Amino acid sequence: MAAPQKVPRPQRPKRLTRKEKQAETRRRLLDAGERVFLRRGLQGSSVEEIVAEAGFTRGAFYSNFKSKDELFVELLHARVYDRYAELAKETEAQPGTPREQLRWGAERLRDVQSDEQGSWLFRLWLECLTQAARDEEFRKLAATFWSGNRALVAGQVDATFKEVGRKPPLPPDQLATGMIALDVGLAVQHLVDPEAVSLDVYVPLYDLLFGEMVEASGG
Amino acid sequence: MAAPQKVPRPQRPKRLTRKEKQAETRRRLLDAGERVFLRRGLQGSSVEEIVAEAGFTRGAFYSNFKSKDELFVELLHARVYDRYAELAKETEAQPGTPREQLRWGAERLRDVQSDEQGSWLFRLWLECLTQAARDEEFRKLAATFWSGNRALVAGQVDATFKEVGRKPPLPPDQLATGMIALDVGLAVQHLVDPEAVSLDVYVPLYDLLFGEMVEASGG
DNA sequence: GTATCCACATACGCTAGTGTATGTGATTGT
DNA sequence: ACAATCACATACACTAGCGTATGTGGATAC
Repeated sequence: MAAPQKVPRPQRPKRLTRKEKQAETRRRLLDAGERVFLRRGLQGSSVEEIVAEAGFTRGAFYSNFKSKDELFVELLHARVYDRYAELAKETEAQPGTPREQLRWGAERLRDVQSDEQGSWLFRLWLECLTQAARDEEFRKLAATFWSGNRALVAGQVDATFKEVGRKPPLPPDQLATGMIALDVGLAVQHLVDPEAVSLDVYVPLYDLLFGEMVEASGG
Repeated sequence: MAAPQKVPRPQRPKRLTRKEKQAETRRRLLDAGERVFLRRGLQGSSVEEIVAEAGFTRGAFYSNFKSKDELFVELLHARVYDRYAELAKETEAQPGTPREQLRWGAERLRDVQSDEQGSWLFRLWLECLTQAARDEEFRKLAATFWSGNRALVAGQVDATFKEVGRKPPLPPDQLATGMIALDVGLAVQHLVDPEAVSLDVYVPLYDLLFGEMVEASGG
């Protein structure tokens, strides 16, 4: 008889190991949280409703998170924060003239808003922003996020103008602020009135407002 | 004896007439509502806290408003809605070249954000927008507000280009959408991180992005 | 195979808040 | 002066939700 070797990680765990199961629970809670937050808002959501949505009871929640806010913040990082950051870097790596890059970026910003059923991503972000108006913690969270993106975009702007051999008409970080502002402003207007503000305006507006200043050299 | 004339509105009411007193109560409730909404958010505020802040009990509230939302909506109309609309019209009436008008408007938009202690006006509006993401009623409210302003601005844009004798590079309502977007986007970035995004960016950004296209004719 | 562990469920005591029904005292009309 | 009125206060019955303390059954360790 071969000695039964101790297998610390059995190849076929009957079902799920303890850690796997808990990870799954976390995931289900986060998913449920997202759905509940979207329909009730951050403040309007109760731990009760989130766990019910996920098919658990309160015990499951409190052994995975300290508070509703903590779950929300984690959600924000996993689904919003990361995605925008990734997008900013992708745009940087995009080939083509500066104006083509810009156009590509504008298309991606537009696409993010049309995700599946009505831009859950931006709506979570909006929840965060509103909370930021009152809560230092959330304000820092949002500030950090935008600082990062602003610096990234400003860097690209700066590089672009150097490439084209021209001086930016405004400091790069101000231009970056403007570009972010346009994104947020269009997203929120579209959210409120999709008929009146189509997502199609993203590309022409970015191109007109920011594209011309890096064009060959005067039309 | 002269017949004592019925004086429906006595010149010296001892203190306050019934209606005046109730109007005063409404005002105090609205003021209190504003303060409470700003520190707790719309959903986070309770009728209880609002009436306490105003120095009443719940009876006063329910004999003046049907619900918390109703109070909020009235507040929004009185303090946000009206003010922005007024501002849009003022800008239209402003003398000077189109670019000067634009600059003047940008300065006003900037000033609104710096009101006294930290832009309570925009913060109320932000509350409304977040609610709009989930609530049809608020969505309509916000949509109506912006539709009005967009139409107004688009009208000005259209007139301006006719005046300058040039064709707008994009439909006027799209330009208007962009102008509104810039306002919202700057306001929210400033709210979240006043250090990184100064209100000073309003004027140069509006001027650069929207001013040049109506300038004399190419630099 | 038995003891341990721990992720989640259950039970508990508690608070804040709701909307309504009713009370009350000062204003009002006659 | 008297009765009616009504703006606001008070009292009530009720619910949702909180966080903790404790129970439990199926993994896990030895």
